[in-house]
Formats: sequence, C-alpha cells, structure tokens
Amino acid sequence: MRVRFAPSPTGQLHVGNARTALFNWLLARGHDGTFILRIEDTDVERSTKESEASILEDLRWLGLEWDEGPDIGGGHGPYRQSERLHLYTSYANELKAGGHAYCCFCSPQKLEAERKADLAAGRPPRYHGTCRSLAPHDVQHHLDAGEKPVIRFKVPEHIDVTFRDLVRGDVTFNTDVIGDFVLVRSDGHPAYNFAVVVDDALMEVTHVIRGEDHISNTPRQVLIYRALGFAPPEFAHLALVMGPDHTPLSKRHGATSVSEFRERGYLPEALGNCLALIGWSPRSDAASAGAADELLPLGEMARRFSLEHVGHSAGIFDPEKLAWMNRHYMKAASSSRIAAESLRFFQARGFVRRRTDAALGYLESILPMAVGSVDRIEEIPERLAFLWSYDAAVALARPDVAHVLHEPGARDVIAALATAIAGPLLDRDAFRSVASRVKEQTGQKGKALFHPIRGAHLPPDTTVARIMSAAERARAFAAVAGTQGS
RNA sequence: GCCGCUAUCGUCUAGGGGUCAGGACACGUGGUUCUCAGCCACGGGACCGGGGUUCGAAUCCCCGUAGCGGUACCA
Repeated sequence: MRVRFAPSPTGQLHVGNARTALFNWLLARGHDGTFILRIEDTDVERSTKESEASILEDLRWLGLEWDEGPDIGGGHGPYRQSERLHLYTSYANELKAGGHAYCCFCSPQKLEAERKADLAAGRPPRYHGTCRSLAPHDVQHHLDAGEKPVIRFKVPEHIDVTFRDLVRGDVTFNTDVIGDFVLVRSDGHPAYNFAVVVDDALMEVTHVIRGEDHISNTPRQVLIYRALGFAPPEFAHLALVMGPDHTPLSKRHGATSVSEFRERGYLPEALGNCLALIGWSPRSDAASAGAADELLPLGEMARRFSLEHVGHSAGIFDPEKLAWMNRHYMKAASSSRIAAESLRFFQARGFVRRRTDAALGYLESILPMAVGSVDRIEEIPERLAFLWSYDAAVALARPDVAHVLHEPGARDVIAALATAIAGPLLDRDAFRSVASRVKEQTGQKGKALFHPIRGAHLPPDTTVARIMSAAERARAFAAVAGTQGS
C-alpha cells in the first residue's frame, strides 16, 4: 500500500488538511504501507518556499513522519511538482499523439463569455470545443503567430464514468457535464487534474485519500488514467471539516492552522487525536464504550484505523473537545516537557528571562499548580502570575472573582477571613484551621465557603497562602471585605 | 441553473428491519474541608420531512427539503 498527502504550499497547514494527512498516515502505518509527501506547487503565483517549510514542520510536529518526500527523497522522486515538469510535458505529448488531447487557442475573454452565455441559458457551463478539431496546419498557424496554447483533454462524449469510493461506494458522473478541461496551462505548467494523475501513477500510489472537494474531479482523473493506460488507484473522499455555523472552517472561526494551535499551547497529540475523531470512530462495542476509548495515541489509532469506519458526512470542529483532550494530555505529559513547552510563554510574560536549567527546574516545580486547571500551555503563566506579583486590586477586578463575591454569605466569609488570617505565615494545616474557623463563624460550607476564600486570592491555589506575607494577606482580605461593604 | 456528496442528542459519533437508540465532549444536579479543575454518582437531550416496501422502518427504496462540494489556464 502506498498513500500520499499532497499539499500545495500556498499557506499554513490547515487543520482540515492536517486531518487528511493524518488519515493517510494512519492507513499507511496500520497496513505497513508507505506514506508519501508530495508538494503540489504548480501554481507558481501562490506557492512559496516558506509555506512548504512550515507545512513540513507542522506535519512533523504532529508526528506524521513520511517515508518519501521532498526533503528526504525516495525511489519515486522528485517530490515537488515543479521539479517534474518534464514528465508532464512528455505525457501531454503522448496524450496529444494518441488523440486524447489537443491545443486550444481560445482567449480567456472568449471562454468567459461562453461561460456566461451557458449560465444565462441554463446550460451547464463547459468548454464549447472550439479548438477540438483544429486542423494541424491551423494549429501551426497559431503557433507561428506566437500564440501560447493550453492543452485540453478530449473528454469522451455521453458516457458514464464510475469509480469506486472506499468511503461512499460507487460514484457515477456523466461526461455530458464535463467540458474539455485544461491539462497544461499556457505557461507550460500542468493543471491539477493532470499533474495528480501523472504523479500518483508514477509514484505507484495505491490509495488516494483526500478531501471531498475532489470528488467531482475524480471522473476527469479516471479519464486521464484510462487515456494514459494506467490503472486507477482506489479512491476515498473524506467529508470536510466545518465551523460551528456549518460553513467551511475558516479564520472567522478562530484558529484554523496547525501552527496557530501550536502557538496557543496545544499539544500535538491532543490536536491529532481530536482531528482523527472527526469522521472516524475507533469504537465498535458501544456497550462498553467510555472516554478512554477516544483518548488514543497515534500508534493505537493506526492499529485500529479503517476506512470502513470513516463517516460520510461533514463534521464540525469542536474547540471544547480539543480543550478537554488538551487538558488530558497536559496532565499525562511529564512536567519537564511541559516546563520546556511553557518556557516561551513565561518569557513572553517577562517572568523568565532566558532558558537555563535553573529556570526550567523552577518552572517544573510550580507547574503542578496550574496544569489541570488550564486548557492550554499558554494559559499557565497567567495562572501563576501571582508568584511574580500579587495585587489585591487586580484580584478584585477579575470578573470571575467579582461574581463569586456577590454570592450570598460571601461577604461574611471574607470578613471573618480577614481577621482569622492575621496570624503567622500559613502552611497547609494552618490554612485548614483558618478555613474551619471561618466556617464556624459564618456557618458557610462547601462552595459558599471556599469560593470567596479562593476569590480573594489570586490565583486560586493554597500556595498563595504560603507565599504571601501575613500582612499582605490581611490587607488583601480586608480590602475585599471593605469592597463588599460598599 | 446543472452535476455530485451528505443527513442519529447542542457537538463528535455507535448502531442498523423488532434496541430502554449506546458512548464521548459540553450542559444541569448532588458528593468530595482547599474554590476552579479533577474524580464519583445521577440527570435532561437525537434517528430532517413525506410517501412506499414490510407483520414491523431510525435502519431498505423513492421524492422532497436542507447543508456542503464542483461546475477555473486553484489545488
């Protein structure tokens, strides 16, 4: 089995594409197959080296290593379409010689006019075939005049083209709705449908797993396979990933690229796991299912992955579920790893100046206070900011704290706390006794008791009690109580 | 417009002619003397609509409807 992920380097790796890459990877790894990375950079206008580099980086970050690709080579290279131009030219000539393709000199303006006319008349807009049967000497005439032709594929008329889709079953299109499409652009670069076929055939790709947006391209590609005498691969089209409003996931919905998620402090295993679950379900035994069945490392997913269990309908990306998974994986990760990952965020906050063993060691020691109560690594410094400075006014200004302090009885608790706490520095046990004294005095318990206590602190952790001086605490709590009185 | 794909809780989904339609996230309630988180328990919550086939349809078929995709010298 040979599968490939073929991004075009025109921007950052989108999570939807990352999911496509993931499914390809899972299938290859689960079947002892080969995962190929191919760069589709035939759109010279939009392709950039920077995009290519960032896509490779993001794939590696996700743990989706490839066996053949532009940076590591392989037996079927080169792996950038821009380096395979001679191949497309050669096969285009073969197609022309075989009567499957022809030169077209129609101007973009003429084509656009035809399109509009078709639409206005309620016909499917398609190429009218003006140059389809141009005599050789006419072609030569245009060429001599310096015109740059495109090469079009001669689509057989009135036939059904059926291909098997491993996710959806047989899909049929009639060629009546397919006009003679462009194989090679006037600048000599191959168009997508042509390049994929040549590459997939030459790279001996056995399973083409890609987004559903390619489903209607597939009959064109099948036609090219046939004309070239190649056996088409198996196809599998994945339903797209949408935003909460059921429109394609885009910037409007927040983060959409893998690098954005990385920058925001998500762990790769969380993103990968979450993406895999959109459209794929590892479970088969519903009765014994539980959360643990969804929390799977890449290897385990690969072992269980199967296209038969891939859904047919579009899925909505759920940030809440990602957050849940990220919390899970942050807790599962070693504190040294989280320390290393969080360092840059502490640096951004100005809490840590440079990366030293001592700094890392310190972070590691304080991390447990935050991990488990934040969704993302990026939020950790915020959570631990009190270690660098404590300001009662700031604490009181927090919306969540203000809310807590308006709960019934909160004021009494704070007032009691302000007096009860004015003792020596608290340790865990001392804090406990203070808490129970306040409890007795106010008659509050549970949330009603601890919410205000925690609210008065910033951030919510007992460690504050050890770090703040008694004077600071008394002042802070008195300030809180005073606020309540006003 | 035309062609194609799709349709189970708010979301991701399991299932698939006879089930109490299962799970996860989120949500609600209670428990947990350090809130939040976590953990535990409990709870509310779904088969797009209409026909047909059948003893029986959420499941099969058809038609609608809706969403998405395509209809490029973008991929």
